[in-house]
Amino acid sequence: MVAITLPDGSVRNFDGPVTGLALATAIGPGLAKAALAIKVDGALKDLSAAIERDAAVEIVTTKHAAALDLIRHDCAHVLAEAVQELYPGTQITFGPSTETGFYYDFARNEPFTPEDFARIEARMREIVDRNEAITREVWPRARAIEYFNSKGESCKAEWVNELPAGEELTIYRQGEWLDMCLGPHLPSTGKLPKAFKLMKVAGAYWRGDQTRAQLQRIYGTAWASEDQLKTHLHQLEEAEKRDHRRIGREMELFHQQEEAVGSIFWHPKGWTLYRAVENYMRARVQRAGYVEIKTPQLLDRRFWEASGHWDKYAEAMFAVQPRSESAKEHDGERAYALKPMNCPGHVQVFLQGIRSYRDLPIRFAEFGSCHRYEPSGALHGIMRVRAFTQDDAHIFCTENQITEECKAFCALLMSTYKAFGFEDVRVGFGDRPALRAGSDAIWDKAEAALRRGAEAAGVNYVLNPGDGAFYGPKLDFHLRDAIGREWQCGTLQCDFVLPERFNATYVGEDGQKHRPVMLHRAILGSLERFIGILIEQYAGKFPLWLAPVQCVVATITSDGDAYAVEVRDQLRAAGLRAETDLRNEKINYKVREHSLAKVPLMLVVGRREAEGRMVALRRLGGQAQEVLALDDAIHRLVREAAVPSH
RNA sequence: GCCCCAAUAGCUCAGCGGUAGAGCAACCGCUUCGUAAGCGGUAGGUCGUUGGUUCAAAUCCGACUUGGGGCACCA
Repeated sequence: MVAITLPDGSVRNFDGPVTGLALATAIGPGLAKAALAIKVDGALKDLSAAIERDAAVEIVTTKHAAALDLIRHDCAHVLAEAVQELYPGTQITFGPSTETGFYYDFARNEPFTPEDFARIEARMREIVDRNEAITREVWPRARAIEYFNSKGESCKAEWVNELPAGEELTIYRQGEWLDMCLGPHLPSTGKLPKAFKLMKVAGAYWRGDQTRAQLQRIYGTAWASEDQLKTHLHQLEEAEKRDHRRIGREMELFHQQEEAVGSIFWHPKGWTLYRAVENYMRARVQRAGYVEIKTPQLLDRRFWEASGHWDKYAEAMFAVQPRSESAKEHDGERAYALKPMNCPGHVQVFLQGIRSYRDLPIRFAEFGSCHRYEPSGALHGIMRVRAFTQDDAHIFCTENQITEECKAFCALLMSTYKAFGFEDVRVGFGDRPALRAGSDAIWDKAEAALRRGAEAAGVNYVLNPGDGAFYGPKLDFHLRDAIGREWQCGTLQCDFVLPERFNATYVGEDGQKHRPVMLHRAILGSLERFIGILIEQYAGKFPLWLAPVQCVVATITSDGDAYAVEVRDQLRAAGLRAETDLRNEKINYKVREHSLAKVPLMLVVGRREAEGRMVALRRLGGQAQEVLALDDAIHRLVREAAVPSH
């Protein structure tokens, strides 16, 4: 007897093992037709899988949460079958589902181009129409290797060879075609909704390893229905509209050009935004007991040799030499490097004079401008650049102070993110990696202290085993933005290697020299990148305190010019960023233009307002206008534009 | 760095072997107008750079540069 509990709580009894399909058929023919797979005690299985014991079973249809993943994985297989039919000699390798679709990596000498997509998609639809049965087989390893080798599928054969011994090797066959795969899959290709679309082709390394062959990856998106597909494509268009590069240009925030690859030309409005962010961080950090410093941009190469960066990050460092002949005579072959990070500089400041335990913790903050030669393929708008500024700080403290410092930092970070409109923060805890510096005793202490700090600050984290830096454990902070994307920004790292390397010490209560611990921490990460994230988060519609132009005073006719200028000047005197629009244009035109420019507030002044010393206030995105006295308006706007108080 | 794609007016794009085009923006007039585009006119380009093919190249081919999408990288 096998008793099967269905999601509604009802129980069905069978005389012996029963397949998913038989179960669905027993419940109803409609369900049997719609069934794609089953979930047995939470584990997804083929519809043909036999349920041998009492279990809780769900029938997965396109409505089920697990359906999309199945559909996408099947889509990858159908893509691979179509490609191998159309392009003989192409090797299959690996093709999983992704968050919005699937991809499949192929090995083939000739490139695939987007022009091939229509042809491949058409063949995929044909395969769906063929309604090929998808069946699962268990093969002995030798047979699989022989089979794949005979087909010229060397990647697959290599993979089979490396499967852990004892692991079952399953083959999924659909029609003439087959692939080694863990499954599960739909019962036949005909069950696959035709709501898929090939999106792009890209290079990808075999096994994700740069030193191995480069494969061609074809990406697609797949959904349970045409409507869902359409919605997804629409969302992609919407995401494109908030692209920081596009908004940066439209709002005249910044530009980039060929002669300064990886750097940013900040325009007046963009720099206003930048300073609003920087000044906010400056105030927060000051209030949290940090002292701000500034360390050199250019340091002797020997300094970086001593710190270990010269060797470890050789490819990523900019080396600089003076051009003048006399300098060469004087300095010889002396070379300098632009700093790629701030920590070694901060240690130098710590090293000046004798530090007492009474001085600790010392918190050095710096808006540190760093240069790194990022690989060309990594550059991306202002998100990934070669010249950037970190909201960096290093806390020198005793081991006993780690917990308290971690706690204070986490609290500072969380409240800062909140001020910028990010409520959803994911935290990762990276503990000791296999290759590491420092004794196990110190790691025990550092990990425990960091954990206690995070917990005391009320931070929930997921453990990423072995993900810590070689010099200490770390916390990573990921923000989720308005359209659900994640950005890693903040970090907190415990370091007991650098103080050692630079021989940093403090005098303890006992009169002896002790080694301080160094906490590396950043909240925004890179200012440039964070501003890019802010632009995309708000789609350019910044909260008032960040908006580059907060208000525009617009006239109805030129009679209002003098009053408009006065209003603007009063707004400015009250600390608001205000402009006038006195152009000979209709108010409709002005409203439209400043709305598109995402100015949060418009103060319209006509004859009536001028006479009564009033303004008509209109908010971005709103229809209503509010007419109020100028003084009242200024008071209110000043209050609204205040930077977040914590 | 690697693979694919792209580069035409300030922006968005058309033109795809035979004399460089549109809309918006800009500039100049007219219009003084009450909450998302008034009207008319003018100007604007070494078609990313550089080689080649051709009687003829924005258009076809190669190289380079930059950008985009991925992969790899991200102290």
